[in-house]
Amino acid sequence: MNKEIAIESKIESCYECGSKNIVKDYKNGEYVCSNCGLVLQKFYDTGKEWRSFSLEEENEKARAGMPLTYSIHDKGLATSISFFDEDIYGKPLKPEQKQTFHRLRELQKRMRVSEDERTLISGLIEIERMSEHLNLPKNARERVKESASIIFRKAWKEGLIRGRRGRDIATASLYVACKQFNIPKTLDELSEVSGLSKKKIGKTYRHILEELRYSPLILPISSYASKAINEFKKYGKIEELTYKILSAAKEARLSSGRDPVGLVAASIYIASLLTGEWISQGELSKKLRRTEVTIRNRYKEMVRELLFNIEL
DNA sequence: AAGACGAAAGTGGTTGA
DNA sequence: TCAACAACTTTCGTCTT
Repeated sequence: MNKEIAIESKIESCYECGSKNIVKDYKNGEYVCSNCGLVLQKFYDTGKEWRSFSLEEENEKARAGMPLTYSIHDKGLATSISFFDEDIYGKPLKPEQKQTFHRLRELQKRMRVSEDERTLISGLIEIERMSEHLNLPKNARERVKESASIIFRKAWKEGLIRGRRGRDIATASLYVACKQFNIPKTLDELSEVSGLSKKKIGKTYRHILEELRYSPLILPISSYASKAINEFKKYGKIEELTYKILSAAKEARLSSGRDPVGLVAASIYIASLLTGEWISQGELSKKLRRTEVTIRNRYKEMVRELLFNIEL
């Protein structure tokens, strides 16, 4: 599975800016300049299964020394002054705070940093802020953040931000990064931490995928399932059954084109009926943010098509 | 009263002429 | 660019426990 190999040759410094800080971006199989974000070389082909790396594998690689410096734009010189009038929770600042921040920002502007670089800096700061409030699993948070930062740098490098707000790109970068690590964050959740509409994030996300030539990022349905099961804190038999039902549904081709969360909700519902640890449609609907109607539709399909194939 | 059911109308995204 | 379409949502009346 580890396709890192062969074509590697030594790259001493970035062709563009001369920086010697060349790092491996494992998610995309590229050597990237950590200073300017230029992609220098691929080290394995990006086709097919690269996305299916498990979290465990990622852990292995991380321990092998993935640098943790992407999110700092320039050796820690960046001040943490957001370019938006908000506090770390994305709430608007009070007027007097606004003034203070305005003064600080003026100071920051006077440092010899180009307009372009400021966009980069504020984007990275935004990513930092948002990742802290996204409730990412502890063991993956840093790496998601790094990954998002890399994506943002690339987008910045390729001029994707022109004509767009930096924050749109920053948020979408985070979204991509979550998917790369198989962490099923919804547009709703991204919307909450960024204050942007789901529509905007989704659009920018698609734009990034296209422009940066990422393969479509489809998470395994089990990621959604484990997230949902955690919400209900129901483990053991019901959990096991849920997975069985889901894989049977997939087998029976009941899942294509369907919202994965709806499928998961229906599976949990059936599992809850079968195990006696009953969960109501209403509760599922509320916690998983799908309507009861959708849950019912999925559940009826499943009962009709495949329930009898599931061993209990 | 709470949960489940399903019809009907509405929404936002995709596809294909 | 527009119409048809699939998936999903909202709303609401009805039935069951």
